[in-house]
Order: sequence, then structure tokens, then C-alpha cells
Amino acid sequence: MKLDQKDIQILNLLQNNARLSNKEVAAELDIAPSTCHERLKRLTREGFFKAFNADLNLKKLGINVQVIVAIRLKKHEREIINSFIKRIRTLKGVIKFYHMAGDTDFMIHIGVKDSDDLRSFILDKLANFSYIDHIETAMIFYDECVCNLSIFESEN
Amino acid sequence: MKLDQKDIQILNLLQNNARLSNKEVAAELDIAPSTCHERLKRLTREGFFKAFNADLNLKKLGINVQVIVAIRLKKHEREIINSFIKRIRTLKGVIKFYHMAGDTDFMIHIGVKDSDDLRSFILDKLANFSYIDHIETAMIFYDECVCNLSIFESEN
DNA sequence: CGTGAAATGCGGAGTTA
DNA sequence: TAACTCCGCATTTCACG
Repeated sequence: MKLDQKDIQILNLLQNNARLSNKEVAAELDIAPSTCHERLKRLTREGFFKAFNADLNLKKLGINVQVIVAIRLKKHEREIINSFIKRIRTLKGVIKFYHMAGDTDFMIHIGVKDSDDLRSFILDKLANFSYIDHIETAMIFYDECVCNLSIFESEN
Repeated sequence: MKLDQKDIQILNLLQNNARLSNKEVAAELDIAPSTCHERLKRLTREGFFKAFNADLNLKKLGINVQVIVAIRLKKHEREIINSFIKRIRTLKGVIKFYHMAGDTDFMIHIGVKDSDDLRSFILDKLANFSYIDHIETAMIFYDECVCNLSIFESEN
């Protein structure tokens, strides 16, 4: 499917403000709400959006510790990878994970209440996955979604 | 501010489906739309939402290469960190970044069209920041937002 | 719960090939 | 004519006080 400039503008707008109403998007693009609505529906139908996420203020929710846990597995068969991913999805505290090429197989971004919870996360929840070879934890001072995709270049 | 179970449900719902209408959220919680509307407004007013992001299907946008660039700086004065963060925010291709404690100072999640773009990103855009000591790049096979915060534990 | 506003779907107009 | 894209309008549905 071909995207024109208007489509790209819609994607770009919603990327950083996913709760904009159709009317607001239309006003921004300077087209009629009905037109905008059709485009938005089409983009959704065609699968251009993977999800719409609310980025919560974790501090206000008592989540004061954020870390990246880097994990190396002993084996890399697809089956083991898949079952590890399934496991990750169920673990409370997981915010995002990356399956990587290279020395580290997985990087998991987790958020917990305090260092006790972190300890429990790693020792009780993670380390008992039998194929884990190595775990390394690094604290996050600050993280930010930038969402500055190169396809939106022409708008600057 | 105190959050009750309904508030937490609202946060949890919107976290993974930020474009739900007020009516839909209300139906899910089994409360009146007007009640839900007030709670949602209150949560917004009190700053529980940092942002609402659309998670785009990067493959469909021609962004075929995603990597994590791990960066170590030569110095760690606040001024240098801040100016590096400012720089990161302007770079096309940046999706998310983490400011870390430990050996690596920054991890930047970037998405580009192909390996040529990656090369250009690192050599032309990144490496000319004078305080960079070391850059390491690792390819992302797959990444996923899980958003499985521990405060939502009680709902399972 | 009522009012005003927005979402949604349709027919038609303008454009291009 | 056929294929597209947009808009205006009418109806349903929703936000919000």
C-alpha cells in the first residue's frame, strides 16, 4: 500500500499523541474530518499500528527502580527462545524487552518498587529459567521515548 | 493522591489500548460513563499519564533495521550529559533512549532503513559528538512492549 | 440525564489517466 | 469510463457538565 504525505502526517501525529480525536487530527492536517476518518480507518485496517500505549508516570505509581536486565542463554534454539519470551510476558514488572543478536540474547526493561523487589524479580522469577547462562543488571537513571523516525524527515 | 482499584483498572486498560473511548473504558469497569469520565479526567489532571504513544509497524514503513547503540562518554558532568541528551532528541531514527548507571552511559534504540543508514547514523550523526569514548552496536531481532506493571498484580 | 459535539457512513463533485 | 480522493451532509453515538 502506498502512503502519501497526509498518511505520514497522521502516523506522525498519533505516534506522539495517540489519544487525539479524529477531529483534532483532521484540523491539524487541514482536511475534513470525514476524509481523515477514512484514512485513519484504512491505516488501522492495513496494520500500520501495532498498539496504542499510555506511557504512565511510574514514580507516581510507586515504581522507583528501573533497570535493564541483560541475559545470555545457554542455547539458542528457536523453541527455547520462544518459551523464554512467553515467560517474560508473564513476569510482573516487565515494561519492554528486546531479543538481540550478539553476546546478550535479551535485554529486559523492568520497573519495580524497590531493590527488594528487584532482587526477588531476578532471583525468584528470572533465574529459575533453566537455560539462563548469565544475568547482568544495570540501573536506568532516565529513559525517554523519542519516536523520531526517519520517514518523517520531510516535515522539518 | 490515593488510587483505588477502579483507577488502577483505568490505567491498566489505557496502558495497552490508549485509544479506547471513555465509554469503552466505562463498560469494561462496569461503571457509568460519567463516573469513568471524571476519574479519567482526574488521573490526567494529576499527571498519571506521561504520554500516549502509537506503536507503529516499522516494517511497513520501510524501517527494516533496528539496533541498540551502547555509548560510553569520556566525562560524566551533568552539562555534558544534558547536551548529549539534547543531541539524541534531534537525531532522526531514534526511537527510545536510556541513560544508564554503570559501564554504558547511554543505550539508544534506533530504527533505520538499511545498513547504509545505520552506518551513516553512527559515523555521521553520532560519532562527531566530541565526548564519546566508545560505541557498541547490537542488532535487535525483535522487541515488544509488555507493560506488565506490578501494581496491576491483583487483577490476575 | 440532557445538550452539544464528535464519530461514522454515504452520495456526489472534482481530478486524472 | 474507471479509479481516486475529498467534502458536505445526515444519522448515530458519545463526551461532559
